Amino acid sequence: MKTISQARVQNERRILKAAIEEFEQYGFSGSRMQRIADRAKLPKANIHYYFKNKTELYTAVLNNIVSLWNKAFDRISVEDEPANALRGYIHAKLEYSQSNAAAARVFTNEIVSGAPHLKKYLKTDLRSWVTERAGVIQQWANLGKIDPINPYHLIFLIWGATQHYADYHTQVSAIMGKRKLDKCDYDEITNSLVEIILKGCGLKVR
Amino acid sequence: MKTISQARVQNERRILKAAIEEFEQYGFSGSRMQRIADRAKLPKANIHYYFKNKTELYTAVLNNIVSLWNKAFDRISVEDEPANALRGYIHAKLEYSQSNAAAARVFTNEIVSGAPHLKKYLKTDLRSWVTERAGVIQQWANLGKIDPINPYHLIFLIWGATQHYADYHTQVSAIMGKRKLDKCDYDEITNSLVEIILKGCGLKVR
DNA sequence: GTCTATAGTTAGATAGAC
DNA sequence: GTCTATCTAACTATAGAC
Repeated sequence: MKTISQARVQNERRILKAAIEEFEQYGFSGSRMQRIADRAKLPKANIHYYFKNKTELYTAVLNNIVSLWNKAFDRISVEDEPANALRGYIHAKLEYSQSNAAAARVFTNEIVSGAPHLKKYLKTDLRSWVTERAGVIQQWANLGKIDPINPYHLIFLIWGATQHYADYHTQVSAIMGKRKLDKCDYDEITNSLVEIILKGCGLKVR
Repeated sequence: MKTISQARVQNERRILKAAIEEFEQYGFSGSRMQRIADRAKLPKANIHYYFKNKTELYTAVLNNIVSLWNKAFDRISVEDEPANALRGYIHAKLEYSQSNAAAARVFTNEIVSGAPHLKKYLKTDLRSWVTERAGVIQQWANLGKIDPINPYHLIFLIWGATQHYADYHTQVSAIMGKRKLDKCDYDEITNSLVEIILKGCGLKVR
């Protein structure tokens, strides 16, 4: 027998999952509450029962994505050797792009649209996060452990390169002549990116 | 005195410019013909006079972007030295991301949404283009002119890294603490990317 | 908590005067 | 080629029975 709050948690989760798919495909303004309801196999009125309106549902989805992202990357250690740290980070980012591709695309959609719902997060939490990591890379450079590159653009390079496989998955698959990329492809991608980026920073690849 | 066809050309151009801004911000389904009309400072009915419906207008915008892209990158020479060719390509791509940022974001929006209007282009024209370039990079590797990296993922790395500055402009600016990136920033970005990627392929940076 | 019915609004598109 | 008025369809959101 299900308690009421179990039903609530379960339904909210189902709605969020359906909403991610809808927002991924159509963006915020293009998404339809009716289609979200259909995807979640619930009457439209129930969506409004759990989430007051479209904006609140979208905000919940974004918060979900951001907290997922934080959980995945806040543990990146700053005391590691540069080569290990960067290799681990590229690996984790690609893993994330693969297993959370839909969420990653919702995030991109929001940023491409000018980040109307995330401006504050970008300017506060995310900015501190990057500034901190950039400081560590700068210290590595000062100690001669890595070539003197601009730490911010190294981070953006890793983000751009890894996020590309989530955002541009359709294009990448079309070019590679596959329906979708498999485990094997992602291993090849990881190796390629790790090799070029580490070597590009003056680090030994292995 | 304006001839009829001058008015036609001029209005079509104004509508396309307005449409790019609208599609950039809201995606296809989220865009509103009324807002496009407002941006172009024309009555909504006129938009429908020049473009039969929303889909036709969107398709015109995408064709515009694709032909712009082809014009900018089809001249990339295959006989160049690897270092010169890659440097030139990274440079051109970043230049494009900077001066055609809105168009680049419309394209990304379309791909992120699953490329419903561009699947055919991706599987035919773009695929051939990439296959051809990948072949050249492979030949470079066979001749020992460049380290043996996967040519496809090198191309995707360059695309991802350069496109990031158009698509994620809002996020990059927020992190850098600026309202927008200037000429100086783009020079720094070009240098950073060229250095890491060339070195990463075993090439001399200069 | 669930769901049907519907209110209220706004969208894409067009008819027809100028 | 321009523009007002308007049609039909689709949307968000809610009221109220169960």
